[in-house]
Amino acid sequence: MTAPFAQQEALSKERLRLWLRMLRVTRQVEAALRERLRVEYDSTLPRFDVMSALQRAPDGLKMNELSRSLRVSNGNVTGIVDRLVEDGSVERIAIEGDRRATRVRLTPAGRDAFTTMAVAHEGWVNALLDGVTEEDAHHIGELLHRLPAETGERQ
Amino acid sequence: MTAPFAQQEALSKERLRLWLRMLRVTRQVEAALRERLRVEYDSTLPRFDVMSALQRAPDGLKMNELSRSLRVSNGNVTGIVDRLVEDGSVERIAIEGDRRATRVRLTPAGRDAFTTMAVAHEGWVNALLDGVTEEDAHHIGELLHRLPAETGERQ
DNA sequence: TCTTGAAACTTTATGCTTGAACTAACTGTC
DNA sequence: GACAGTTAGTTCAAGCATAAAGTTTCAAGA
Repeated sequence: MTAPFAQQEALSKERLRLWLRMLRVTRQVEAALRERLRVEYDSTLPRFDVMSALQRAPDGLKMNELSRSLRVSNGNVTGIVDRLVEDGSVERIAIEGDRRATRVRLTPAGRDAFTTMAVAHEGWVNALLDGVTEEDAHHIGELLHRLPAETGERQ
Repeated sequence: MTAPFAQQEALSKERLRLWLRMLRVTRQVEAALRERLRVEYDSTLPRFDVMSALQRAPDGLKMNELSRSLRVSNGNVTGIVDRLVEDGSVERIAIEGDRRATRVRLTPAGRDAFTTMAVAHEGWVNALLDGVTEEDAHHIGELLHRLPAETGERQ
């Protein structure tokens, strides 16, 4: 038995409101983080994300794996990695047996830089989410975990 | 009395986890919405946002007000409005008494287009947030409302 | 071996986004 | 009226993001 129309309407509106609010908050937090990364480490969120993914893979990742794990397009990762290579945080390593692919790995300098940034990053997030208790975090985390619906590819 | 160190550490990690999850979900939902707008209406999320803001202001908004209400940079709005003007959804109107400023307003065509898209948009969000009950929405909405901390400029 | 198709990347065109520099116009105050 | 400072907007350079097209390499079957 489905809910009455009026009730579905109300739920739909409520979800829209929630979505807009989520969007506002994430954008605000993202903006704050981006600003800090820029000012304090002359870096960016996408660079940070790439380095973060690489840090968890001591042997590096293929471009492929990188873009899939970050859920961004292939071409996008090419550019970000280019810039990371340029400033020495990351290196491209040939894969023997497959000349199409390359492995991307943090350099020691890149690893150091990331470690520093990661500590700061956690502190910023912790401060920005000041109003969130451990219970809140758990509860919302649970809900978010099963969202969004129907997009498949849950990870 | 402050909480013990270990407990604060745990809370910090939990908040970081929550943030990463929020980021993942919003990006996923955003990507889905962007894709739909592109395929079905040959439009984009930023254009939609601008039109949405304008729709609530029958007399239009100054570029200034627009960028403040969307929380994006001035220069950014210039470009988006340029493109909206190009395809006839929006018009720039001189303000008498101040030749620096212009008022931006939806054209009738733009208003129609937006109405159509807005209905579809609500439907998409409703479907994407399928797992969210009205209580969930309320609860999370409440929490999000007081986030993020310390950034001032609440809305 | 040849060739067909897939896979791994890069390139390109377009658009969004920011911060910073710039132009033009307005608002005092002397 | 001149001018200093502010306000409104645009322009610019750089980077991020996507989709689509292109290149090189690999794998497998005829």
